[in-house]
Amino acid sequence: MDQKKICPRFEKALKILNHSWNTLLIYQLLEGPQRYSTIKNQVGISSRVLTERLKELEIENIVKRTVIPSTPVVIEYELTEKGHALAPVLKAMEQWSSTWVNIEE
Amino acid sequence: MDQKKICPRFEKALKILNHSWNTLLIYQLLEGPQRYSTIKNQVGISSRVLTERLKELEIENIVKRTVIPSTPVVIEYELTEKGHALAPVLKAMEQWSSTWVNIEE
DNA sequence: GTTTTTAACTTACATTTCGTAACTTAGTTT
DNA sequence: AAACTAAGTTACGAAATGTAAGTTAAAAAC
Repeated sequence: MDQKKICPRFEKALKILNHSWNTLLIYQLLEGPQRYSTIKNQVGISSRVLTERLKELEIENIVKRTVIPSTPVVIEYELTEKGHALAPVLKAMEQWSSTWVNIEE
Repeated sequence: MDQKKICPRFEKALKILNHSWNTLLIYQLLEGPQRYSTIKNQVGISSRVLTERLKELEIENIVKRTVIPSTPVVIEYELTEKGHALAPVLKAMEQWSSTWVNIEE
């Protein structure tokens, strides 16, 4: 009577993509490799949550973290191939929003 | 120095689509019009949150709510044109998940 | 050689959101 | 009158989130 016939891969994808901030972070990283502080300022996320999400996206192999041993140390984040493969999803969202979303009331 | 140059329409779209459950609910409703209890059982969401999200999606004109005056009363939910227009987004996610997401570890 | 500066985090804590389970409502059937 | 049903609603504890201050390490400034 009650079935979840939804594909487990798709469910997992939704879990990652719908976790708050993740889609916006990926969108931001589509611009190219960026440092922690840049992402933070551009996206307007708190450092507590940013660190958490970047770690999650790294574990999911969507984002790659690189340490640049300057002083002070700088960390660069960039999309992996798996991450770049999300571009069509973001493009579809952009397309939808430009056609259907309006901000006025 | 710190700019949010992200398009407000796109930001709003993300806000709606990334709100937990919403994408899954829209995915479920792509199957066709459905009653409250069907959605609840298929998706595995609590009634408290389901009611909240359906109300949100109705306000955003993504979902339409119809009262069927049977006994007991039945409510049918279906996607609007704006809601159906999200199909490409969901398809892109499905495509990505089938290529890149694996469940094993 | 002590203080300051900087990037990338951590931590503590208050606020908000979420999940669970029980309850409500209003028209039937029993 | 009591029971049943669909679609919610309510109360409340648990989990996630935002805010702001603190930490670390090395090197540049004083």
